[in-house]
Amino acid sequence: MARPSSPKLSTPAIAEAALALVDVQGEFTIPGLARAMNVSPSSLYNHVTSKDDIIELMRGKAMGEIELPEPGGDWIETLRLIARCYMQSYAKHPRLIPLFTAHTVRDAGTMRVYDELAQAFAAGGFGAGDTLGAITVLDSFVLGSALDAAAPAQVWESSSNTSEALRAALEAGLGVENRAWKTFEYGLEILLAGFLRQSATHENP
Amino acid sequence: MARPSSPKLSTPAIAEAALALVDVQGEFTIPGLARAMNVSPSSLYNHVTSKDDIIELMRGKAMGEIELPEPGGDWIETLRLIARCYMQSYAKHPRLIPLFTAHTVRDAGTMRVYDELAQAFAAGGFGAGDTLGAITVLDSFVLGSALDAAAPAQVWESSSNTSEALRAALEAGLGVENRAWKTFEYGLEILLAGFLRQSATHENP
DNA sequence: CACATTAAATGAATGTCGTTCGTTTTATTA
DNA sequence: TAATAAAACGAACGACATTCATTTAATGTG
Repeated sequence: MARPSSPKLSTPAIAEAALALVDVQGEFTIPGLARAMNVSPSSLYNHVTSKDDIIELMRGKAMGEIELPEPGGDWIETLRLIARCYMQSYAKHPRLIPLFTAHTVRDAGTMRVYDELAQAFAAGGFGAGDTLGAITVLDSFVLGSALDAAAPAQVWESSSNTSEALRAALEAGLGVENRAWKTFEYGLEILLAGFLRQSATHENP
Repeated sequence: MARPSSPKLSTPAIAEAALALVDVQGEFTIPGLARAMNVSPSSLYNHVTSKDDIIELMRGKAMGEIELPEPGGDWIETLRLIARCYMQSYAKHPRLIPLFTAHTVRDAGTMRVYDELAQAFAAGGFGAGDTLGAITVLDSFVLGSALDAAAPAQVWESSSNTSEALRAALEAGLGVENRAWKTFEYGLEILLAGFLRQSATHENP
C-alpha cells in the first residue's frame, strides 16, 4: 500500500493509541504500537521523530487533562486543589510514570502547575527564598505517591520474617479500598498543616 | 577461552560493575557490562538469570549500604534517622532510581527498612490501621525527593513566560548549595511534626 | 588415582526492537 | 498540467537480551 486517500495516522492519534497501550500493558513498543494501529512500524516515522518523542506526546496529553482551580481563593485550599489535580492526572495513567522518570524532560504545560503553586505560596506569605523548597516538597510527595500507587501490591507480599508490627500493619492496611488515594490525602493534609504553620510564623514576626 | 583457572566473574562482582556503570552512564546494557568486565555477554548468564536480576542485585547492594539506627531511642528520632539513611542511599546512586521504578521490588533487605519503620510508629502509639499509611507517606516523600534530586536542574530553566512569583522563587532558590538535601530536610521535619501531633492525640484520648 | 560430574567461559544463533532509506502512489500546489 | 510534498510500505542495519552446544578446568566419588 502506498499513500492512502485519507491518512491512516496523525500525531494525536499516535499519542492516544500509545497511551491506551501503556494503560493496559504497562509498556509500549514501536512494532506493538504499529500493530495496534494496523500500520507498518516505519509509517510512524512520518509523524514522529523517535520513541522518546511519543513519550513526550503522552506527557503532554496526560498533563493537558489537568484542570487547575480558579485563582483567587484561599491559598491553602488552592494548594490542596492543585495537588489533587496533579495527583489525579498521574493516577489516571499510572504505568506512564516509570517512562517519565526515565526521561527527565517536562513539557511546557507542566510549568503552568508550578506557576500557580508559586502564586499560592506567595499569597500565603512565603518569601522568595522559601517558595522553591515548598514547591519541591509538595511536588516530591505527589510524584512519590503516584509511584506508590503505580507499584503493584506484590511489593509487600513477599515478606517472610517481618516484625509483628509490620505484619499487623500490612494486614490492617492492605485491604483498604482506594488505599493509595487515602494515603495521599493523609500525607497532603500533614504537609498543608506544616505550610500553614510556617505561614503563621511569617505573618507574626 | 574455556573455563579459567580462577573465575573471572561472580555475582557480587557483576553487581558492583553494573552499579559503577549506571553511576557514570545512567544506563547499563548486557553487552556494555560484559565489555566493562572483559567478558563475553553470554558468560554473565552463568551467574545471573536475567537483566532484571542484575537490577535486583544493584538494589540489594544499594540498600545494604544503609546503616539503620540502633533501636530503642526516641521514636521520632528513629524515624528521622531511617528517612535520612534511606534518602542517602538513593542519593548515592541517583541514576538507579528510574531503573527501580520500572519494576517491582523483590529484595529482602529492603523489607528490613519497612520493618524498623513499623516498629517506630508502633512505639509512637500508632495503631495497626494507621501504620501502613504513615509508612507509605514517608516512603513516597523519600522516593519523590530522590527523584527530584536525580533530575537535572534544566527542568526549571526552560520556562519562558512564568509568573513573577515563580521567577523570583527560582532566582532565589536555584543557586543554593545542597538544595535537594536541604529541601528534603525541610519536608521531612514537616512530616515528622505531623506524625508527632497525631501521636499526641492518640495518647490523650 | 582414575573417572564422572559440575562449573565457567565461549561463539554462534534467534527473535525483537528502534530506526533509516529507497520506492510507490496519492494529494497538493504552482 | 507539471512539479513537489506527503503518507504509506518493505527491506535492511545495528543493537540488545537470551539460549544453546561446546570446550576446558575444577571438584567430588569410588
